[in-house]
Amino acid sequence: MGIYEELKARGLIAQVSNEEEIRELVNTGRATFYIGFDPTADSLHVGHFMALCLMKRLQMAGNKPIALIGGGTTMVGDPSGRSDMRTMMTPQTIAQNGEAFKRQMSKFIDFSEGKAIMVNNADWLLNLNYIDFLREYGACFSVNNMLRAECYKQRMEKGLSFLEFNYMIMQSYDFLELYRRYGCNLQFGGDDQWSNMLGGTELIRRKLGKDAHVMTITLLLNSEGKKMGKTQSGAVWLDPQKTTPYDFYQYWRNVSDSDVLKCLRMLTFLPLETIDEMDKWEGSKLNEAKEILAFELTKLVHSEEEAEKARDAARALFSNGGDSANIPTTELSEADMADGKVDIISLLVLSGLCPSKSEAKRAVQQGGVEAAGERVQECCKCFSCGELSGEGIVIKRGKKNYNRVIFK
RNA sequence: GGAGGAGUUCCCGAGUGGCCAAAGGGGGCAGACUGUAAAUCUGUUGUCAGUGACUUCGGUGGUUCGAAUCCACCCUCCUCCA
Repeated sequence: MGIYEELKARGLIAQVSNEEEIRELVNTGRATFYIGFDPTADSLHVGHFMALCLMKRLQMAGNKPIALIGGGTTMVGDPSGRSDMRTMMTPQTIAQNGEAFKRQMSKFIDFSEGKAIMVNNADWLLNLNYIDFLREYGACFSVNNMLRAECYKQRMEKGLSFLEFNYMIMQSYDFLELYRRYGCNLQFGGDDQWSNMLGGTELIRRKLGKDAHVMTITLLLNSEGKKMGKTQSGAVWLDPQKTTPYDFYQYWRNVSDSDVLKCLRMLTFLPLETIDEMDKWEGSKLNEAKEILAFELTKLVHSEEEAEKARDAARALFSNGGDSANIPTTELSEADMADGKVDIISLLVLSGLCPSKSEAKRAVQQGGVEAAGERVQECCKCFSCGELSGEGIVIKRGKKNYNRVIFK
């Protein structure tokens, strides 16, 4: 089985511009391909992770990846599939985010000895001359065609600014530039990028008379059709400062039954045969598959050590096994105490289990709080320094939010 | 440039001088049921020193005992005309 067939079997391929050509290119390791990442935040998230995995799989099959940081395109902002305009970001923020992206990517992809290239489109986009550019490339685009693009559908109702409308042209120009510089003949991206990517192949054909191809990655949707990797409080980040390895692990440990196998196929590097075997599991046995999914992903994104810690903590909390040493912990100091003690409401807020005192009170009143294994009945329940020293106590809010508080 | 319409809490959306921390729905949170799943039912859902106070209905000023609601100016968006 070639790499193309494997990608297909994993359900990663959404659309391709020319299946035969692409299969041939990637299976023989002759593709030089690029994926663009717009640094719109200070960390990569799960969606980026999928793209990086794809990059890695293709790299292992002998193809040459180019990771493109969108330092230039982010100045414009991609309107594809969005219902609102993005807030404009300052050049400084974009540059900082770009640096953060670079650091994170280097952990996944081997950029040594020319095995992969990292570039920033700010290098060629920021200094373009408006009139020159319009005459040279603007003439190649049909506004009529662009307006028909699926990705603008939502915006045709709510309004699309000229700034954003140019995004497709910027991305198309990127592809052309990479073709010229590195012979890049293939582009991958999220399925929402389809129109933007096709713009590039069209431009390359017009300017160079050459064929280039594009392939989109299936968006990771859950069984309800919502994008995965999002929580109430935002994205699931790859940066351990923004999403702790424990929380990251828990996110995947908690996916619904109907999504486990899909996630295993699309996100992990486990052999397909192993995954097919798990596909036969049913009922509570599926829980094991979820643990495997969570462990594998935490290992890939953070490290084997972090994955083990997260798994141990989860087992300790949920099934009375494992090592309780790695439970998320909050350390309290003298400043957090009043008269040598703290009340449960403050503890819930200090530990981050509740965002405000009001919510903490509500949680207690609704019977949703346990401390040291006992349900807390009173909002005024207090704990002394003595009780919180040493091992500390484990506080639980709701069914699965735990935090250990220790007085030091 | 002209004419009309809109901006409300996490989201959608009602409210057009006091009964408004603001209907209803979605989402979230908690409880029951479970497998750390889904579905279902119940409760809850601005903040804080909590029978009270404070902040919130695009922004800034004003009228009024009292403003999401009235007035002025400004900003943003939509529709039609040019």
